[in-house]
Amino acid sequence: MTTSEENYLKVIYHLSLAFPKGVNTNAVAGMLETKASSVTDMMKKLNDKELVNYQKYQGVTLTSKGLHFAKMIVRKHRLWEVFLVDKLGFQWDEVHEIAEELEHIKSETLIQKLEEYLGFPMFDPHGDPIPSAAGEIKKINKLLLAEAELNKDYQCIGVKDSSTEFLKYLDKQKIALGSLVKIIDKEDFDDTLTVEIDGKPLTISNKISNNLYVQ
Amino acid sequence: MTTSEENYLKVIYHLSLAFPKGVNTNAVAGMLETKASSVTDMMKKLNDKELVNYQKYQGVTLTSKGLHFAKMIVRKHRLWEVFLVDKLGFQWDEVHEIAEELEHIKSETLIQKLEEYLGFPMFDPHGDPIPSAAGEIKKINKLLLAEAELNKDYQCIGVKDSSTEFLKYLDKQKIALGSLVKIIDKEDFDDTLTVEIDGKPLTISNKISNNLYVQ
DNA sequence: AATTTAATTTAGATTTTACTAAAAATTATT
DNA sequence: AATAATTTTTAGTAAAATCTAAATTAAATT
Repeated sequence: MTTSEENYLKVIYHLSLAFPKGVNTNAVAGMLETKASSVTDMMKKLNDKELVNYQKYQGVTLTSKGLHFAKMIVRKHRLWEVFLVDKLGFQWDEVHEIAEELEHIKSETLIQKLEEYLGFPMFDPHGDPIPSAAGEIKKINKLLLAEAELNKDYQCIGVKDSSTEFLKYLDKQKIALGSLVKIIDKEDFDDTLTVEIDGKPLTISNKISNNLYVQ
Repeated sequence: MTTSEENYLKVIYHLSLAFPKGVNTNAVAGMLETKASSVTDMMKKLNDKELVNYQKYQGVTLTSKGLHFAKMIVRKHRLWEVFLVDKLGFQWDEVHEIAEELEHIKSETLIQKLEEYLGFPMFDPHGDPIPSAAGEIKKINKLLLAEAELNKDYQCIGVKDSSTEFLKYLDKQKIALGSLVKIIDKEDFDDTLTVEIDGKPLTISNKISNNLYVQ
């Protein structure tokens, strides 16, 4: 399997979570920063390889084979992210691009040994679950801070948006995975929240609360 | 720079050590398991990019720019090999292929942090020197066991042939980097050596003694 | 329901890398 | 030095991935 094919599978996998009935050509093109016509070409190829179900104009879904490969790519990506942060000391906003390359290294043994070396982590530095070698993904109850209740104790467990900008904002506000959060007040007009993060008060916009997962 | 370009530079670098006046098209083709005509094409391209000096029928040498890039690829390859052996527990005969992929990962910062994490190693698991970020390569006095003197104490410091077969032979005979060697006797007819490895007697062929570096 | 708009696909071209087969240049041999 | 053998290059082709522009299909709007 080529790097390009792997990238298509990965993107279809991620989009499938939001659009399980079928992923649009344009959506794939947007994620890969390529053109719709290129996507069509690749869908034919992946269909012939029985990695996706594709019919003209009908969108695309992963076959069970394609789903498994996609999960293995996500698994590799997230394990490498753990390595980069836990072992090499990268910040959580610096690892995505490097992991985009590392995820295409082929050796199975490498990933097994890496996973063991990292102590079989369940989540990556952004709180996303790491698929097992068999493709199992730990499901956890998470909700967006925007949908959490007032005056109840929560813990930050992940981010929805993992852009550098958002992650750096969280760093600045000393919000990390594991931080304790309690909503003190909610402004009805614009959903701005007054929260306590590890005991300290903070005002955060709706855009923030909609990108932070708590439990 | 593409992976293919990097592989050509690396091969030219390695061949240059034996043929400093210019590397043959066929030699490059042999190392890369490609055809001479493909090499010619790439040489034109690398020449245009000022990474090699290439003139028809004249062989090829690296420019200072090309030499630097080549050293950086070798540096990455060898650092990753150290990682695979020291941290992930691979055997020294298992790491070459994986490092062939890892050496093409782009991030400068990654290599800096990896080097630091590994404790700034000077040599890879086969005893080959790791170029510094500036391209400096530690020169050491090494000689082939085949050329060593009788009844003198030496230490294994590297291998010339790092094929799986040879490395597995060394493992079987409990010969590792650091092992102490003394030549007890030399058979004039076929250059077979009787040696002591870490105190234990062993008979080794000329083929072995010509692939083991000592100091 | 017809028409406009948007999404998707097709057709044809481009880039990169590498191939085969033939031609040209170099090196080795008589 | 002429010829043979080898090496290298050229010319033309191929596969993978992408693109542009045009054509087609589907969806949205009047």
